[in-house]
Amino acid sequence: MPRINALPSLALMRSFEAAARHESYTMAAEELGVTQGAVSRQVRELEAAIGVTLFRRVGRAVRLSKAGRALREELAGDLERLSGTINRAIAAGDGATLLTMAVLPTFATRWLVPRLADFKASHPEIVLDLHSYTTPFSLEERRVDVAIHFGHDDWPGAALRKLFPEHLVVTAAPALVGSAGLDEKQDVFDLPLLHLTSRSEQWSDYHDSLGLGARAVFPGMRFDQFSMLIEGAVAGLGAAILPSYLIEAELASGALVEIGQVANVSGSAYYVAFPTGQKNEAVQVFSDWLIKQSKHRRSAG
Amino acid sequence: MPRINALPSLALMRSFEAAARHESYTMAAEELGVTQGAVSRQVRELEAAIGVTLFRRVGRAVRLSKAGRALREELAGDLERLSGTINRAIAAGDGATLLTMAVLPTFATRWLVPRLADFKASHPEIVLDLHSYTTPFSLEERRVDVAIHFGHDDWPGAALRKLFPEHLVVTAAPALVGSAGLDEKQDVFDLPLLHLTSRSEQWSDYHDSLGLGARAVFPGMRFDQFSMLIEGAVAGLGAAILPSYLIEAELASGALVEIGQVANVSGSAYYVAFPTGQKNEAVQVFSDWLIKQSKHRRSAG
DNA sequence: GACATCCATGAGCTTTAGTCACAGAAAAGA
DNA sequence: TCTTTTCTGTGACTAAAGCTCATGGATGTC
Repeated sequence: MPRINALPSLALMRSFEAAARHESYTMAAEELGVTQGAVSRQVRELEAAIGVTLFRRVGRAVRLSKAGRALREELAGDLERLSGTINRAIAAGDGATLLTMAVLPTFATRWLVPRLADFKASHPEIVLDLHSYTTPFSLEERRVDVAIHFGHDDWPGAALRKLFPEHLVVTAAPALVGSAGLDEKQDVFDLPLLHLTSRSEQWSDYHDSLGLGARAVFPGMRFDQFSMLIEGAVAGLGAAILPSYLIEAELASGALVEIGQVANVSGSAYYVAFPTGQKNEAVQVFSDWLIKQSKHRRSAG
Repeated sequence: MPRINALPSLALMRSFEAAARHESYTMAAEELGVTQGAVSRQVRELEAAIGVTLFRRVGRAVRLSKAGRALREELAGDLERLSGTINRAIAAGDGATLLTMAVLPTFATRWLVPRLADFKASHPEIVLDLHSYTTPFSLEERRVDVAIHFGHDDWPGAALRKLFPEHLVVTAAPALVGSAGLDEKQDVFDLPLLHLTSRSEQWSDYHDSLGLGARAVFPGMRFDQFSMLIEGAVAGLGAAILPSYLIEAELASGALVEIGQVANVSGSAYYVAFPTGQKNEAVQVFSDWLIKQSKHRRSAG
């Protein structure tokens, strides 16, 4: 029986949060679309309500007090969470089930999203809410029903179902290597190399796999998403190691040329992950569908 | 830049949450201290705001719709979280630093709280916010700065500092065993045995340690807090295995008699735990103090 | 020293949140 | 079957909250 009594109104909290973020009532007012006076009042009212000085008035400016800073840090997260809850309810609408998922951005744009029409057709009652992520996170912390995971079967607190392994190819634009490719595979190391932030040892591993020994570091541009890496490679910025399933179209059209292959020695693969003890049955439905999709090839798209 | 626009007002969400919990506007109104009509309006307004039917009106009653149930589950947590944030800000007040900690209830009442006067005297600027827990949890999920952990150095995502190991003794009220104790240690197994929910194998381990072989199960009352177990043992409900530091007073007064000892073979101990990457400096101050306290004995209290 | 910029605040307006009183519908009980 | 009770829904109205506007005061800036 959670007694939620006497919470200050949302308007007060929103005003404070914005004011704290900008350390300026005027800018907060602008962001919120109200007058500066309104923000000034709201903040004072909140201070009165909780009996804490949130801002120090120094000169003509306002500065967050220590207590104010502590409150803002928590409050910002809480409000965002609340806002997410409401927005998800709106998105799900009547009768529908909402499935919130965390996805790897390029996996989503190039593989998942093109297939979603099929999912929607067979399960119109499930509304998806996709969030991309580039760094690891915990499933409970973010409120996510399902996540796409790349790596190994080692996510604490999560149940994993394997989708498919990854087949990596070394590629470059024909402008860099000619449409026939390189004479010798190792010549790629004379080209500029493009890197994915989260997989920094990839070139080093490839170097090693060609019997050239392991070299610790390779310079070159870094991108945190495959989509950028792909566009970079197509634009002739350098050679890139890319999963073949992401560049079917580019290989078919000749925008990229394959100049080597990388053996999947690590056994890394794509997985569907969901919190153990998940009760949302849409999770089951969706992950079944995903696995079915992963089994049959699809005309490049 | 989290745009939190057009959130329905807190009053709407509170009304909905209460109405959903009771599945009755009348009772919700009573809880919130407003009229039934107000709740009816608020819920309708929320439904209009998010475009979702939250209640089905069946007969003279209201029932949560599927969407309503989903929303309530999330919303209840969000509101509680928000309420916690505000209440902590109020508790901390001006200038003070708040330290939220999760404690084992009996550890807190018998060991920690009696020593807190000392902490408060030396660090008046740190306000403590204690929450007891009896089941494992993740530090980030609940927003806790510090936790007292019993067991091993194995809490994922947490940094641990050891406080002290636990010394377990087998005890019973003198009414059960006489003030001189038992003739033979194993005679304790003829007495009713009291259990701590979270340590179900304790009697079995003790049985084994006396060279009597491991027996899988022992019947007997179960309690989820040591404090209950202690009172149960004092009241003569049965024999109990208890940490000596919790029952110094009872042993001294003769309310409990020691009838055996348990070797700490598992190496379990008490730890201070805090999220890795913790920046709140009060955490450091508090855990230093805790460790200092754990080193010097204290007159039984 | 004049100016611009920002926060504070009194007066007044608008919207929101709630009360009151009663209507309508459906269970419960006689 | 016919009350009676117990819900929710709603029109009319009131109180309060939330804002705006206009202006004053303080403090940097050029």
